Amino acid sequence: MSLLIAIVGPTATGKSSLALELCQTLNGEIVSADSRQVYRYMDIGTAKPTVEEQAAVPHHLIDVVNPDEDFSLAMYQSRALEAVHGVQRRGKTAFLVGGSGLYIWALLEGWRIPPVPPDPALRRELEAKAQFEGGEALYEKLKEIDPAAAERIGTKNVRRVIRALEVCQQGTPFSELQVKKPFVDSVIVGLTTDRDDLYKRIDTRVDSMRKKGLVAEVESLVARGYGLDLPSMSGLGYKQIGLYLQGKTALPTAIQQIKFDTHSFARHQYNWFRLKDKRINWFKAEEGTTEAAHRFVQRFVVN
RNA sequence: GGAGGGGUGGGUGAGAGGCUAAUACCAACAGACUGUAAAUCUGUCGCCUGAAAUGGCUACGCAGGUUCGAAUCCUGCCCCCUCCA
Repeated sequence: MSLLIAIVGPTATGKSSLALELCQTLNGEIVSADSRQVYRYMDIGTAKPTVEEQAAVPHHLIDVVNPDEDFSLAMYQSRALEAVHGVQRRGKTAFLVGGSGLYIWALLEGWRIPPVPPDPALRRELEAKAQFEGGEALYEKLKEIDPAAAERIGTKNVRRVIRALEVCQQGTPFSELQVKKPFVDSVIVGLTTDRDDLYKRIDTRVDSMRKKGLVAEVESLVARGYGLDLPSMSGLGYKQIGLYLQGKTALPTAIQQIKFDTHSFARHQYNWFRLKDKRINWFKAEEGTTEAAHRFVQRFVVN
């Protein structure tokens, strides 16, 4: 059986198109690792593969929930794992492709996510507490029951303090539940490019999203009743265009903001995918990369 | 030609004699991350040295001056903007 082939790296380096070509020649299917392409109707802003591309090669973990539904790392992990196993059972090669570092590593490293589902009532209560008494109040509470977790999270990160408290409520400290044990063997390919080039690629892509109708896409989401306060609408592009539609910014400002925020996102992605990480086999995103990557990947594929 | 306003670190823009290598925001750079993750949070950000504390150097258009001390006050020059002719 073929190894799971992961294709990672920052946005706009051509992961999807590389994956598409490799799948066609190596009899593969794509399991997306993109925290935004899971939402239906969010196509342009998430640079989702087109219907033609999805018809050419089977894609999984795309369009799995509506924009007003909850989605989470745990949901991603179990569904993606299921998809990978499904592809392999069919005797094909699974390609895990995407830029969401958390999702990628949770799958590749086999994180055993604490089986404590979100408790909305508790979260609301703690959020209110943080609002009135300040984040420190929650932090102190966490420090008492799980000092190790508190130490790592810090006073200010209310969202993560709340999740830690939520997990601790079940009895075992959060910090003791963070176990890694791989589910599948894998090979990781990374696509990278120079900072300047990366920013240029991003800017070009954002401009093309605008031309393809990003504004209309956000308008139609709002018209369907998906409010701008939904987590799904906090993604790059949607958030800024949302502000424009509310009259809070001009369109050119919003577009520029998307570019800047996407630069920042790409930088953030390098925190998950480090150039010095020995597990990742890096390729420069440029002419001829597909051939080189193909030659590399082929060794791990059994047909 | 006349009258006003203004030139501050990569950008916007505060500061109106010492507390200022200079608020804030943006950009940029680095980092954390186990059920919201394209989220949330942290650090750096004039130059040299250093792990850091420190130390040294150069800085608020340019050139002088006043002062123990100037981005801040004075003089001259250059440039920009607005209004009047």
